[in-house]
Amino acid sequence: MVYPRGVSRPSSPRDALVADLLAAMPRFQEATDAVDEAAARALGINRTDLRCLGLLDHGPSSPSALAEQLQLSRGAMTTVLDRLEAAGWARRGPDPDDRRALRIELTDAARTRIGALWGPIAMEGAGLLDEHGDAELRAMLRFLRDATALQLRHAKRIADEPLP
Amino acid sequence: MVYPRGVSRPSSPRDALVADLLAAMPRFQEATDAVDEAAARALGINRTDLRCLGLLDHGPSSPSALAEQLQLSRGAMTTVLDRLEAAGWARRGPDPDDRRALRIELTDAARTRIGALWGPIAMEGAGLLDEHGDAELRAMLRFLRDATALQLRHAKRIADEPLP
DNA sequence: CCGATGTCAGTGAGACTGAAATCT
DNA sequence: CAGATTTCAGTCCCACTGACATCG
Repeated sequence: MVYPRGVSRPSSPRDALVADLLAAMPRFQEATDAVDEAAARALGINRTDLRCLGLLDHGPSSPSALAEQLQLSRGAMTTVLDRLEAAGWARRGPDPDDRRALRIELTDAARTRIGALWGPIAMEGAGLLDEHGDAELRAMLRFLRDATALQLRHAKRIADEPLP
Repeated sequence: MVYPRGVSRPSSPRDALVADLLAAMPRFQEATDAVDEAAARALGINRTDLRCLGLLDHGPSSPSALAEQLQLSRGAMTTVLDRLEAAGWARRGPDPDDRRALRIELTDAARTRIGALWGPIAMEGAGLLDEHGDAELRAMLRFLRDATALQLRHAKRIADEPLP
């Protein structure tokens, strides 16, 4: 992300607070990225494969559905699943309702490993939220949702822009 | 990122609020990612090159410094700069203090284009923050920083874990 | 001479496209 | 037979490694 400068110089305490917040957000994203990078290394897989595991952690799926969610072609999806299956993190099984399709699911080993990696983070993260009152959490939620909508709207604006 | 399920079922209103917040954070990250993806397409470059533009937007730099910040090899950095220079978004210039080194900077065209892409987002984003009081912003800042430290600590824990 | 900076050549991983096989 | 799902073969983009020239 490109962070425009000079939108508001921190001339007041309020502006300084806003500036700190704007600086803290990319740091947070980098920290999230660092966890993912470390986890991918620990599992011996690449980031795309890790994102696939993240989706499968919500429940079994099909190669087509996974490819769409990961923004991958079906050909690329096949190789992702080849790698995950060879490493023992995912399993291809028959779809009970459609004999053309497959049912992809995590192995027990993957579930155990994922729990060991992210479980402690989730536990401590819940502790951090406990330090805040309901009103503060609601404020965070409102801002997050508003900012999400804002960015999606502008992503569409940029995507619809004619290329120069 | 993999989001562990079942850490706490939303049995109370408080738990539901926490669950909403935990769900909103990855959505926000996806939205940020969508903006970056759209911007990269609009500029006709890849995501790595875009991150390089983001760094250069803070001011001129050198290939070595950029490579370190982007976690790239110097060889890869050369090709990134080749692409950005060919596209007219960045310029190689001599470093006035060191004749081995280069001074990389954005072109005026890049500055204009970046302003047109991110300027409106920054303006509206500032408006969103204006809707919140200082206490709320401080609460967000504290949570962001605590959560960042938490993730960096666990990233290190995972990285230091012996590989099975 | 040693260390640092940037570039070039060759290699490998990963994603894409398009054709083929299987099944509804 | 038309359409959907998955796989395979070939190609391309991008990052890495290692060697080299230049300079402090």
